[in-house]
Amino acid sequence: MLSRHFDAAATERRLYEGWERAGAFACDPGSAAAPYTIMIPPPNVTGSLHMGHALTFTIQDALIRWRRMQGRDALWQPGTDHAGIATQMVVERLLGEQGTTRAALGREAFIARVWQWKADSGGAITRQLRRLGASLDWPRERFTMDEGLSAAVREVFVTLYGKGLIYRDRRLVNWDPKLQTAISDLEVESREVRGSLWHVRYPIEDLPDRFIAVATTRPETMLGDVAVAVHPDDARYADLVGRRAILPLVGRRIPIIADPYSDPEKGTGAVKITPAHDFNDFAVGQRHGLPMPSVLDREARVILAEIAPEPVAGVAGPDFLRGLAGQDRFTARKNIVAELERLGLLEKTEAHLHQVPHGDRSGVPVEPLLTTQWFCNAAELARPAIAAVESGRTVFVPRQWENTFFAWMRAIEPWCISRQLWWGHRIPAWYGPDGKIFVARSADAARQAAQAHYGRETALAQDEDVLDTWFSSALWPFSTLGWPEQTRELARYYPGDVLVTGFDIIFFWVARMMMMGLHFMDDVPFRTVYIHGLVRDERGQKMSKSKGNVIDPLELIDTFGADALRFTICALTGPGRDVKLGATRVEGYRSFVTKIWNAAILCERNGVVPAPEFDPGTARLPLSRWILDAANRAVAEATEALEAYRFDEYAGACYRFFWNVFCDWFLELAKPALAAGDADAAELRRVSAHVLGTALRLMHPAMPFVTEELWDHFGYGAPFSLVRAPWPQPVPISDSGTARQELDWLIRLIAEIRTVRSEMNVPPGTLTPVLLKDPSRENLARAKNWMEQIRRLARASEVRTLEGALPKGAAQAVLDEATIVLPLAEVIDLAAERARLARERDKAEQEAEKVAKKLANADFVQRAPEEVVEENRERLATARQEVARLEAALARIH
RNA sequence: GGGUGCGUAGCUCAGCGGGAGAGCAUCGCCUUCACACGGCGGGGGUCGCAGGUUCAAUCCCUGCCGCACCCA
Repeated sequence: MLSRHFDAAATERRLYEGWERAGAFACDPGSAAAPYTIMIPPPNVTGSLHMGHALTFTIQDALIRWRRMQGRDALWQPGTDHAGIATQMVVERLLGEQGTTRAALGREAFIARVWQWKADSGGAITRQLRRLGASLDWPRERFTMDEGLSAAVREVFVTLYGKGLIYRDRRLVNWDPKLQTAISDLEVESREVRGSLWHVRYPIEDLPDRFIAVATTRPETMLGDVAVAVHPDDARYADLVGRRAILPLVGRRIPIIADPYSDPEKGTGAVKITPAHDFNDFAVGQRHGLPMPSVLDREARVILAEIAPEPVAGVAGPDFLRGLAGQDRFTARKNIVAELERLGLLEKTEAHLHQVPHGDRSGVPVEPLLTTQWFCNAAELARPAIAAVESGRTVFVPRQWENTFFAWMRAIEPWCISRQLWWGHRIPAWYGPDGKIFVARSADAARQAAQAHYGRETALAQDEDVLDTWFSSALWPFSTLGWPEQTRELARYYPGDVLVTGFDIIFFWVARMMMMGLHFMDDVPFRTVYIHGLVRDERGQKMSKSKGNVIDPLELIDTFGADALRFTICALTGPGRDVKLGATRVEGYRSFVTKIWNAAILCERNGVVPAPEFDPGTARLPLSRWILDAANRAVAEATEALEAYRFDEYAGACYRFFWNVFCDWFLELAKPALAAGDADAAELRRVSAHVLGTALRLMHPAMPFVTEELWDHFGYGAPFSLVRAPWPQPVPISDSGTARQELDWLIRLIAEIRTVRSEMNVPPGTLTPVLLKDPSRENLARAKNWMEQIRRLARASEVRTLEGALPKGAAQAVLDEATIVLPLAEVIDLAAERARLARERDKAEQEAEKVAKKLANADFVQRAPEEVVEENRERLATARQEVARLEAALARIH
């Protein structure tokens, strides 16, 4: 016996353990079935499950479970990435609590400590994914720092270096002064900051009274100014171009140049050029062959080593400058502004709201810095990736994201892949005493290369830096399958079928995996990229800790069950839409889980048991054929929805079929027959079992737990077997059209009677005869056949034709050719009934008029397609008949 | 400034050339033997605004207004 309530928590734990123990999620590389692969975008090893994860992994799980049921050899590859910066920060924080530091520990001990941390508390998310019901192939779990994946990283690095696609260069990079490492463009986020725009006067050489005012938000960088730029067309400054300005505080003479980068509309129209500390200025500096002195160090403190002060009375003095050395950039800014003011060189200060690049991990402003780093020639690697999307080898869903992909890929900058961290893949480059670089797959190989080069054993020093985490993540679609070994998994599961991710990750994931996959596997890493929205709170706000509107998916699972959360996510996931999710939504869909459970209880109590030998095609009762046909359509709808990545429609199809068709009508209509226990009951039990089994399979991808629990309990299959039960297929049902017409009529009849009763305020306890005036023979026969159901569902005492005149005080409703008459002399309010019928008649009349007007238009009749015209003619006829019958009903009232 | 998406019932959204829909909320009735996490019924919308194309526009086109996000 099913218990009265579904115990989600206990069921989820038991079933998941059972599935995992049974290896239910395992792929089968030896199978003859067509493979279906989803590579998990590996979450950070430091991460814990948030709503965004819940969304993306619910979708992935729904897809993989569905395809697995379709008989595909499904691989959902699990794992995590090593999250260089994030993990190092976590462990450093722990070290801090223990009163020690990374530096005190030394590199080797620190890395050992990180591995220890991973063993103790890393990968919490993999446990949390299990709570969500995610059917990942756990024994195949990988980690980007695994030996195999690390070998892949070295192989890729060495190969690309050999082809010149990885190289060392001295360039301006985004430097995070807090974390003391370079970061990529994508790890930088703009934040709006309330700052100031300082207008500073630069005296002009040889023109004692002239100044050029530059506007800057970063006066501390002026020490490194090498020019002042004005727009070539800017008449205000035309006479100054070619002259030199005297850089305040420093005294250096710097040229005034014409460059279109300077925007005449902005600030003063003149900008200071500091190539070593600003990306735009860097480009200007390159165009004009300017020097590029750095004036900030790796901690963003002032350094003077690269500039040469030239004292100028009243403009630049050496003492002030000396005092700045070693000052933090913000302190230096304050002091510089004060000094400029003292010298009378500060023209004005404007409040200024502007976008300032910040490190996404550290939260501090990024400092563009000239350093030597390793770069990957992304532009070159991007070319085939762009072509693959252009030619449709990889398709984005929804399609419009391809534009985002193209825009970024076509303007891609060199990818800075080195990081000044300890945790990560150490760059496989070694340096000889003369700086000669040996890039090799191992220290041994490097040593041999050095020996060959120098002609003797030579000591080498390995590059201290590690690679960007995304460098290894980019290889995930093939490195997890054993590459560079040519494994059977690699041959079988690459390329993957679909990558599921949010649009915020198109550049991180999609772009880089496309580049690497195409280069090393000569094929795209996935054929489809499904881009979903972001999870927001109920009011549409982005969830964030600072706003305090973060919802914990694990709490939702605790409260409402994983099925409710998953179904909610599916139901709310339309194409290109963010998912606005709150606890009340999940609570609402939990009702659906409960409904399923209760319907199952009803089935069980009515002796519904699986009958595998039952052939639905042999069903004889109209009710059977009707529900089997409806199930067919639900199967088709749900399948089409999943094929189109329409999770909202998939959920909707399941919901409507199970609740509004199976529960509301089929089970209610079947009750009398089931209770009677005759031959009809026997058929309806088997049909119920068939349809329930179909529904459980259909809903399993969205709600794995409650469906598996019922599947097992009813004995549709062995325990834990729903995971691999075949996806339902429509079954041939003979003459389904007739059954559909009959049941549609019955449902409309019952609904009409209910409406009239409700509108006339007939107490539910009052049973009334249902009299049919002028029914067709067919409908009269139907009414007789369904007498018992009509009695129960429409509170009827009897159903028969109306002979003779209308009884006194009767309510009426029109149903096709017939008029339904409810004798209600005791309770009826004649005036109210008249008003009600008049309202109905007016409605029908309006409809008739609207259609008539359309048909009166000669253009319409002439130019619209024939079937549309015909449809409207029919509609008009129907409406007119209804008006006539309602008029007649009104006339009959007494 | 450039780009993308969105403005349809109180809320969240579907529909996207020919009869305005769903879920939730709301209102009324009902503790009827699976389920009150329930049943039955009802009300509620000049489909952002203004033009245009068309026999026909919520749907296509243009402009405007408003909102969101991405990039600079």
